[in-house]
Amino acid sequence: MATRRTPTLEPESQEQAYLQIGEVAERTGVTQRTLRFYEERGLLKPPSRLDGGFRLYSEDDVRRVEQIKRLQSLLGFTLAEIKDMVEADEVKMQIRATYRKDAAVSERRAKLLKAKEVTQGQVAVIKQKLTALQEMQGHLEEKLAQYEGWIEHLAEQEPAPQ
Amino acid sequence: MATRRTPTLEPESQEQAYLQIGEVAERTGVTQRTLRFYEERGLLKPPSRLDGGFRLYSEDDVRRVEQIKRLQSLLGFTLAEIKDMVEADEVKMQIRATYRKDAAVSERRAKLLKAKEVTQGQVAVIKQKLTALQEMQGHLEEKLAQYEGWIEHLAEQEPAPQ
DNA sequence: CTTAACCTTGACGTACGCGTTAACTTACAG
DNA sequence: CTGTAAGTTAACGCGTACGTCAAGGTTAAG
Repeated sequence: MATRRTPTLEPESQEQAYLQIGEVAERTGVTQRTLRFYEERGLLKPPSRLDGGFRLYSEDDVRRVEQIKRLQSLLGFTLAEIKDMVEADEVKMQIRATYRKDAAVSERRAKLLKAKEVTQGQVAVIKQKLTALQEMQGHLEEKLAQYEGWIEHLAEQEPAPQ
Repeated sequence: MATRRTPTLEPESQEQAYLQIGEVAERTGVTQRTLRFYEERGLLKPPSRLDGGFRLYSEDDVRRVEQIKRLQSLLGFTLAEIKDMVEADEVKMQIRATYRKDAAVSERRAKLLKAKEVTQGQVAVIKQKLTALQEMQGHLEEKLAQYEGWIEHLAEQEPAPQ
């Protein structure tokens, strides 16, 4: 028997805990196919590879997958929309990385402004959904109160239903 | 020229303002194909028809279409999920209609309890999405604050960016 | 009765988001 | 070195949510 489940490249010194695609799939609840598909569509950056070609994902990648799932299932965004959002996140990471470097001030400023703009757009979208959801919640809870009233009313009319 | 745009069966006494499919499509922003498709899938009850076979929609139907659109675009529900929700609404309507009738008390009670249950389920789903959205909003606004801080910092460092 | 606008039911096409083989390679325990 | 679990690419398939003709019937105005 040849059981292998340890994440290959298991360093004694904890440089980075790299995960193969199966582990990532298990932890995130998506299939391997989905992970490769997201990579195809540009939602996940091409991960590093083992010499043989096996994909090696970082913890950041895992977090991104979870973020994608949230955006998709909870908020109903399409993969195209999600791609825009994660690309915005990429820009942010780049800004953080190059912030102290010798880039022109105007360039850094422009990037920051763009990141801010993108984020504001995201916030706007979310706020729209929030208000719509709250409105719906209000309506539903009104109805719930009605039902409860009616049920009580029935209970009074006929106290012993069987 | 034969221009027709008035909703056929235009009664002087306002019994009901029935609309043909084109009007409904225009008012709701969905296509006629979509309306027929929703009917196929059970999201819209088969509307009444003109003698020639033309569909005649009520204002209630229009409201339902708008509800469907909200559930779909804002909350990302699938048509199957939406069907469950509108079926729950149907149950509610039926309850209202038969509430004063001579149905057995236990039956009415059961229907009310079911309606309450369904509605509670809907509220639960919405609450989940609400909290997820609020969390995301929090994260994004944190980031926004950071960006703004950085931008200010840049402005101080080099006051005249030209 | 003619005509234009509007409608009807198929039926096929399409974009998205993966699922599912198939055929093959790689990694590691024994 | 070998067997097996895990991974790889390529390609076709499928359900959802409609779009898009096609071919024809209906309505109302002139």
